Amino acid sequence: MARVGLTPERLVRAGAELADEVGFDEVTVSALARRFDVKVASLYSHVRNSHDLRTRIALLALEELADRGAAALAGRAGKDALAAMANVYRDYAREHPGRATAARMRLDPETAAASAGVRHARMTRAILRGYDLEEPDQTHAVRLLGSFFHGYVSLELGGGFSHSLPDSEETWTRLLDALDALLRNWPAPSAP
Amino acid sequence: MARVGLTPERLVRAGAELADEVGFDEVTVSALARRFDVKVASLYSHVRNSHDLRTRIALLALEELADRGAAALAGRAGKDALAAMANVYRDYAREHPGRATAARMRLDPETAAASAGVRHARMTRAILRGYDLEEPDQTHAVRLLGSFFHGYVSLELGGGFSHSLPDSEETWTRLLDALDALLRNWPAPSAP
DNA sequence: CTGATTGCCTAATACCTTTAGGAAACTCCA
DNA sequence: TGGAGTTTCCTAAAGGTATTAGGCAATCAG
Repeated sequence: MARVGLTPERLVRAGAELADEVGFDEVTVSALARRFDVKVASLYSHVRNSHDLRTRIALLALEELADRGAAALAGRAGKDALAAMANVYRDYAREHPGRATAARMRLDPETAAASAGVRHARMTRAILRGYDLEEPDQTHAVRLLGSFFHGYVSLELGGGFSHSLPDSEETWTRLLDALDALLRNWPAPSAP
Repeated sequence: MARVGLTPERLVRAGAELADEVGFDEVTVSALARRFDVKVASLYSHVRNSHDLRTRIALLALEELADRGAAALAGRAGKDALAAMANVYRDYAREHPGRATAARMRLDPETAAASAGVRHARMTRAILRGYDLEEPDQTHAVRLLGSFFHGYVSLELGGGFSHSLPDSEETWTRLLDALDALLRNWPAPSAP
């Protein structure tokens, strides 16, 4: 009955790797147990249940993403910062598709509030300091960027842009140009 | 052994309703069988398997969405058309959250090519005729709008905007203003 | 009315999830 | 160093979902 040395951390890390290999949807307690060559029930001492496992993988991904974002943002401002952050999201999704999917998992409000998601929001606001936006426009812009990054990465990962021209690379740089331009020339509300 | 009158269409329609009630992830062959008060195996004459069922629900949602879009776009142009289409997506997601999630399901390329997804792309291009965009910028813009709608609806449905001010309604109208302004003043590529 | 077809059923297999309780492997202190 | 206590992993078991094979009854065509 040799002990393998399971810990929640090791399980979550292995679960994240599994997600990148076979897709987040295929991450299952059973598959994880197989990976450690251990019986399924053994995992339940370290992880509450399947949902808990998946949530923890999501939290890990959000942390990693926030760390990369913080590093990328250091010393940058304006469009430089915008592009750096955007590329962090996109590159992470390409390197770690399973984790990236996990990061988009819906979290219940308390979990979300305690997650690295709040760092993400802070970083986005930091980027927007390079543009001239008062509240509530700054919040609108945060939501715009969040929606766009989320959506673009989802669609690209799902293959939405892969079988048509121009290639996704070009669209990406041009859309960052466009968002930068929009943030610099944020429009006043239209007449109601 | 009374016959219930199952057909693929009825199953898919009931599956869509089930998705709206309990979430697309909870749509399962078993749950659907329960809903018809029929044994699980009976569904397999009408639907290939679970994945097939879910795919068909996604296709139904894409159709419905395209129909609504076509109706909303009739007789509109420019920002009017943009806002109409955008609201179709958002309203549909609020009325039919399960279907809307289904519509964002990843489809394999052949299925996607045969789906109403192509109508969506055509409609988006039709909207962009109200703006002055040449290729490849038009394609970039299609992808921008697709990403934004997809992302915003996901985040809003996931409760991302619900516990903070300003409320999502205001952000939505302001972001449509912003996208309209961006499309009218599409920037030239930045210096490489 | 009868023969063919179709529709739903029983039965069986194979996963995955989760809980309860047991035994071996560590830990740590006397 | 030698237990006592805790921790870690295991066996066992129950319940849910997915899927296939094969059967009988309801329906339909002629």
